[in-house]
Amino acid sequence: MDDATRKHHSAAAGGPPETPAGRKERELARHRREVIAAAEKLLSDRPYHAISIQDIAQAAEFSVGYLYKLFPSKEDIYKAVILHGTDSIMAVLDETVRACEAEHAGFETCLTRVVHTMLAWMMENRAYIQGSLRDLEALSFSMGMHQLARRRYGAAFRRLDAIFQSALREGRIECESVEMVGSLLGALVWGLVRKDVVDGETEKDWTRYAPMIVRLIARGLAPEGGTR
Amino acid sequence: MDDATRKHHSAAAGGPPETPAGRKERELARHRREVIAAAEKLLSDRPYHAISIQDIAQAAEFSVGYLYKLFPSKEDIYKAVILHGTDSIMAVLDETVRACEAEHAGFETCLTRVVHTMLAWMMENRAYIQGSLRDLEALSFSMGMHQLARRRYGAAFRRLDAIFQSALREGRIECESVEMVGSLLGALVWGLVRKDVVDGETEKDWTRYAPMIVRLIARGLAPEGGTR
Amino acid sequence: MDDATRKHHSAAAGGPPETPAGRKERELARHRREVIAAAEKLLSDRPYHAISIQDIAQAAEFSVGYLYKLFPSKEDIYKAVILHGTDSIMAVLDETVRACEAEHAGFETCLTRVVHTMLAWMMENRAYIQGSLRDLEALSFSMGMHQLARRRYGAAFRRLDAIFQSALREGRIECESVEMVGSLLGALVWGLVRKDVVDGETEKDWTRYAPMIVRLIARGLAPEGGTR
Amino acid sequence: MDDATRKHHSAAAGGPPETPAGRKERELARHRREVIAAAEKLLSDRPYHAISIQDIAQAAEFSVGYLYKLFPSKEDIYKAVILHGTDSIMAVLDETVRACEAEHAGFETCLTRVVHTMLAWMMENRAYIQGSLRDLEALSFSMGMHQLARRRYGAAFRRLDAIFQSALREGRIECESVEMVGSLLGALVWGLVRKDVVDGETEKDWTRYAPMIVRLIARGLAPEGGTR
DNA sequence: GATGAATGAGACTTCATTCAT
DNA sequence: CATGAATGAAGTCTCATTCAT
Repeated sequence: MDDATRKHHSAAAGGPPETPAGRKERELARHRREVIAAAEKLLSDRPYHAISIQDIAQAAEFSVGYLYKLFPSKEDIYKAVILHGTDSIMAVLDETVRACEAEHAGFETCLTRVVHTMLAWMMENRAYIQGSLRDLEALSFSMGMHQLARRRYGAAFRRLDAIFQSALREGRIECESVEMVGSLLGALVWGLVRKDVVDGETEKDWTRYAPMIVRLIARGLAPEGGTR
Repeated sequence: MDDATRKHHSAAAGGPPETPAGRKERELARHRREVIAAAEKLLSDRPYHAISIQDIAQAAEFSVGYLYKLFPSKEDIYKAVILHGTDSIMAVLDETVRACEAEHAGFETCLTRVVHTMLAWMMENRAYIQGSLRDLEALSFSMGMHQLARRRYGAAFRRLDAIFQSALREGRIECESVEMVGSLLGALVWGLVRKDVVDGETEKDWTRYAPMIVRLIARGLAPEGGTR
Repeated sequence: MDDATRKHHSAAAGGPPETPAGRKERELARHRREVIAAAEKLLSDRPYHAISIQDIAQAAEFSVGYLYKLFPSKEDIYKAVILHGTDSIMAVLDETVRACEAEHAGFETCLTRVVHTMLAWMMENRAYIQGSLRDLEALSFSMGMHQLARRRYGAAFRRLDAIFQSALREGRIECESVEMVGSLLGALVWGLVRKDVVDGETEKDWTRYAPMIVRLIARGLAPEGGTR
Repeated sequence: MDDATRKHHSAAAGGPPETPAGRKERELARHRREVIAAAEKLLSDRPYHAISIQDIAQAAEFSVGYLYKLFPSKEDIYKAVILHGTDSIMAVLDETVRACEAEHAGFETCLTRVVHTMLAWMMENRAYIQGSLRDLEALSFSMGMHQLARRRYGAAFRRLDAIFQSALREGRIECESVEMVGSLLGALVWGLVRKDVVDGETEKDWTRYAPMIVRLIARGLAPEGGTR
């Protein structure tokens, strides 16, 4: 297990509260994580349908049969890959938001830190991002995971929205809805990263996009008469 | 084989859309369009790999064998779906840009019209957009169509960039590169539409997003001290 | 038996070649010959199952539909190819045998001329021979054409056997049966040619094998104490 | 893929037959042999292209999928059938030749034993012979197996040729080349058997042909003035 | 008459899944 | 507990054959 993967894992540990009780359960959970890591890695090389259960088994160094003890189906393995990824990013995002809240940081500071956190996570998880562009997004859609995500990360999203809400209340920005601010943020972050991946620019430092994104949101949504 | 390949070429991987001369060729082209329409429609219902050639044949009301006279492979059918979509949006987009050029319209006017055109096209092609979200994007990636797109629409993109270029020169906006302006525009348009599709909001009037997108670009990229 | 079948019958499975009466019939017969020639040629390049009706149609410069007016099926085309080949060799063979008979030529002379005739024909019909090695033999077997051949060429074979018969009667050779002499002859001719084709030696002068073949038969079958 | 290819290699296109070490490997090898036997049997009933993978699977009492674990393709199954047959006959032939060498047997004795061995093997492998006549020969040709055969059995052929060579040196026979003696032998053996199979005479004792074949070679190639 | 667009049965092959060991 | 041999449904693609023009 390489460095990046381990980081990835520790990040995911802060997700939804599943603390496996027994020894067996812990073992199973560890094996599941290994399978997920292998499956994710394979996905950055070739599309979902070119990856067979046999491939995943081989990459994870388990037998095919055991994979079916760990997951009910191939689809579920990739559901788990997706959840692993989204859990991970939501965890770091939520951590950042909580820190901002605790420090009573100003709107632009919060925004900057949030955007920076997202971009940094994406850089550390290029395999996931690449796979995401290739397939995970579509799979996510097919598997109805967006609904699941809303339930699963509702609290985190609400905390993020609270930041936007107070910026709206303070008249720093104006926008038809809080959700829209989040959407714009997501659109910009994902859109810029997406372009680089599509262009094969895999070495760029995506965090450099943070100031521009913040500027677009902060000044683009600033009320007509200026912030002052 | 050579012959077959040549025939397919124009439809599947071809250059700018040609107007076929002969009667036969026109029939063939019409049938290809029918298949493309059927395939696109199916894709808004279920993912690429859940759609079989039989399904497409049935939907298009042709036999399986004939589909293979129209297209060399299943992959090529979806390549054609993608090209049909991108050709279509690029055509209307280019038309808008040319009109703006001809009228020497100002930067914000251009921007507004461009964004509006894109959103309007997306509304009129919801099936395509839905399929795109589901799979076309990933397919596009897998099939290496982004490179093709750059060649195919290079001229149109350059014309669009020229608008941003002159805005940069006039000091109305500042940005590290012209391409970045285009990327931001694309990210915002696509990101907002994407959210609605994911949320199942298929009835919304997406053109209502135009002013906000324009504002984000125009004011978000406006030079520090204002335009004056 | 419907009309179409009757028409085909004479060409595909028929008895001795008839001289078609009407203009139409003559035209059809000519077209059939053209198709046969094209099909035979294709067979020297690739195996039967890699040759499609479309290929034959293109090579013969007819439409697919018309091929089905000339022959009831693909199989029948190749039946006709086989019969064309066997008719041709049997014709020259029979001519040689008749000439020998007429001239009251001696056994070895007859043998030499017969063997020479066969080898010469094979050289002139290398495409057929190559196709034969590749597929025609197997097709012939599958289509039960050996029985047909026996009926079709019975008379010619009997004339050839008469030569061997008289050699047996004269005590020049001894053999359990006349047919065996023919079989040995066929085995040697076909076996030597076959080896060269398999070895890719397509330029050799096969008629050079004639003396050796004759010697094997004449001396190999000569009675123990010599002919005297 | 690499792994699968390697596994298949030994069975389908491999060098001299190996004795697999592990239990698994032995099982696999046994299953391959069963498939080969089933495929060979089917081929004596109907031609190659009328035999589907499903048919072979059913006859061998395996699933279709498992056949593809045993062999990479249908073609490879029949390559294996051919190699199985040729390996088998070459093995008994080589054994006979070695015995003759060891005993310093005379030319005619050697010849007789070699011919007898070939004919006896053919009687014991009628299904193979029938299939061979029907298709294997043509397949062999299409698959370029004659080249392979030359490499694979080169040593055995050289040992056989050595017998002919010494007969030539001793002046017992004269012939333009050693290979030609082998070709004549092959032509006679194969030609006579072929005739019986074509005629449907499947019950005949082919070994009865041995003396005649030997006589044709020995006396037909004997030098002009006699051996003394 | 002659064409070739259109058909659809069937071939080969893959791979998610199961279950005896 | 863990394995991987074995399964067979389903996918893509081909091509002999037909029939409206």
